[in-house]
Amino acid sequence: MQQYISQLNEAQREPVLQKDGPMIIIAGAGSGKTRVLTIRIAYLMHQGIDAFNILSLTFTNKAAREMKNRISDIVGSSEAKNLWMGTFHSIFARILRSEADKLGYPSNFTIYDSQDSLRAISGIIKEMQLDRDVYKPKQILSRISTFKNSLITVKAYFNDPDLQEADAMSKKPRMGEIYQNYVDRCFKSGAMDFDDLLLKTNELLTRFPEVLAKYQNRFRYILVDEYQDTNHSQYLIVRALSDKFQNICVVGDDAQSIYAFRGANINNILNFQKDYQGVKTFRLEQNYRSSRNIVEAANTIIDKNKTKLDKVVWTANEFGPKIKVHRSLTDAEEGRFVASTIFEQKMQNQMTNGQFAILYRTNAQSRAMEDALRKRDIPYRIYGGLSFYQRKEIKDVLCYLRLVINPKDEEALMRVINYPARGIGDTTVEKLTVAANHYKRSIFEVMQNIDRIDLKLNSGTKQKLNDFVTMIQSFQVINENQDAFYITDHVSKKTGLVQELKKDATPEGMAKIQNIEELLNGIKDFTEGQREIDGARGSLAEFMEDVALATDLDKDTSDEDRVALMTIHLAKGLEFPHVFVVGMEEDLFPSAMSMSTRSELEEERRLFYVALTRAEHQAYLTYAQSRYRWGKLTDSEPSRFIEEIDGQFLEYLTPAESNYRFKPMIDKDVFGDVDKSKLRLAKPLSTTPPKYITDNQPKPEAQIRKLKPVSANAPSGAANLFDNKLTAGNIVMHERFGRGQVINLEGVGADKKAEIKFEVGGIKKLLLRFAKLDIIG
DNA sequence: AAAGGGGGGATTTTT
DNA sequence: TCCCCCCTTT
Repeated sequence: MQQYISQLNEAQREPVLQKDGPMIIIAGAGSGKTRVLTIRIAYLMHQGIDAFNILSLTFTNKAAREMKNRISDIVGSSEAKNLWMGTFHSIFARILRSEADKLGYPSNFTIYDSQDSLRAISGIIKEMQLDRDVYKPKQILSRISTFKNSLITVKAYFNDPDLQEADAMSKKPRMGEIYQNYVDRCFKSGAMDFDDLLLKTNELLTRFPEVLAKYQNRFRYILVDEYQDTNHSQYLIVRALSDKFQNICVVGDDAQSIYAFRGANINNILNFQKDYQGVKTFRLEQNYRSSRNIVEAANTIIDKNKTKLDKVVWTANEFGPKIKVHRSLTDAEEGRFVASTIFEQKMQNQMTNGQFAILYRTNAQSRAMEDALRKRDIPYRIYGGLSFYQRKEIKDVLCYLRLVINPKDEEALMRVINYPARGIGDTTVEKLTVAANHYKRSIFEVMQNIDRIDLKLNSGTKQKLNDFVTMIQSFQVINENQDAFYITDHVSKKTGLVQELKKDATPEGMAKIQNIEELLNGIKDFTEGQREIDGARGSLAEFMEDVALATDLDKDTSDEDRVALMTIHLAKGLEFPHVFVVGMEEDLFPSAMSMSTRSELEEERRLFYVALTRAEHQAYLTYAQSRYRWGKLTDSEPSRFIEEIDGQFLEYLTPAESNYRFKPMIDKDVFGDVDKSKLRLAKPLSTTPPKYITDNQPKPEAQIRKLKPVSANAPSGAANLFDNKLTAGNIVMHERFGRGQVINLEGVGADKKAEIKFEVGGIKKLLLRFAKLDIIG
């Protein structure tokens, strides 16, 4: 143990040795906070604290797992496995399962992910016959989420005239009813959404003092990582649990608080000293991760924020290269810059793919990057976005499994009751829903009793309903004795899901089947892993317990060498030698939706701080002057954040903007999705396309479009000569597409196009001014 | 009841 | 550009 402690610097050692009482560690980026937390926990155990008495809350499951592994290395795995370590959501889901009966929930309650919640809300709005344009499901859901995270129950809502008035003012007078219906519907389904996991924990601890006492006594030492991103609900749980022993250690960095949009309250960390008596404060300010240039540049950014704790991050590392700033004309070109830079760096400095990360503000930006990387044959992995477990085909399987565990789960039932199609249509489902509401039973219960209630269903439909019930029940029987892998494999076959997918022979369809195979492999791993755990048998219930809480970050098992692509939010806590922060543009980063208030802008700035401090050695900031946004080419200005960095830390790779300012030469409404970078550089009628285009080998179609005219009276070349000669029926030869026959001609003058059916590659429309065609017959 | 086509909306971030 | 929902047709 001593050797681990002696490896720490002074500032790190102090909080490790501070055993009791409330304490806060303000940890700058890259200051070794995970290390401090790990060693602190190990040291607590070394001093005789039972692992059962330590609760450690992290921000992601992955962080928990990694920390647990590191602790195992120090104290041995048999000791470490008893630690309570995980996210708020997963830890309290576990506690709620064992205490569920007190709240009237089954212990096998379902956890609704945001998709489920949204569908439930949409359904309610439809049932209430409200206007979906006024009551936008997404908005409603996020409002309900805000309520729950602030512990505003339905009852509290109706006791608060201000809230009701606010909703009435925004033309949503029935907000409260929707909230009520949503809560009822979840309860009836035996389901909790993400926010419920925290809200119900609070309810449990408040309403049942003996339960509170039990967990207070159990968790004598509590550690909370990323405390700056806790919300009010989480804050109250921590307060309640730590109240008796006051051995609470929170770790965080106010400069890295980036989740206010989902209710995180930065004041939790700013005010921690006031919440407990005799708080000891520790600061970790030495950065071990990044070069001096990056650390100091990041400091100049965060200095712009007013709301912050007193802290100066510094480093003893070497200066390193300056931050490189690159401007490009389009998002596609930005992608090419990133890809070719990675390519060159790998060549020149023997770097691996895994040493690069591409970070962006929005998931939609990944596409341009993916395209560019693919063309360079650089392997990559995208994190986040639509997670694996939310893909349609996976979700379908999971919903059948959810029904096996909890047949009251209405969202699951609605999703699969007629998929694959089995003749149970909207009308029937409608009748079932009405009956369920009438009898105050779940839809599944109504279906079980379908022969005893008169719903004016014809016998064929009744038979289909009975078949469905029988099928689910047969799964339940099998589930009693078999493990999660067996039942999942069985379900995916017996429900016809796999056969359904096999009908689709497209690459997308094949990918779906592969995804299901991947799911099965994952479950196989899980069941085998569970066998090693005491008392677990790898059952479906064990697997389903927290799939809703699993993210892609958690199933990152492959150790393949790939470039990482992810949002900045997802990158928090990670580090890479080379980091590209792309899309450094106004309205994108900072986001157009986060510039109305100072605090929103400050959060964006913290987000930028997080992005930059992920880099160990080299950071790149790139921006494009125009990019595709919702399908349209839009112009953009460089992000203010670039200017906010002291110029001494930057190296501009592209000439100053004023010399190069691109003036659109064409009306983009007329030419649609014209790629400006090509327009500027393309010599319209050169015999070969510009070199970089051939390098990248775009699809033929794409190239045609990219070579559209610079102006309506562009110089004409050989192709132009065909204007009048070419007629439908001609056999022509094209440089790239080969032999084909003209089917049709349309347009006049410069816009004249020929529709040509090529022997290879099908029918294409070519602008005659550009198409290099030889008439051969 | 099923399937396919048309129209409208979306993009800020996630446990 | 893509995805989802609704409406139409069969």
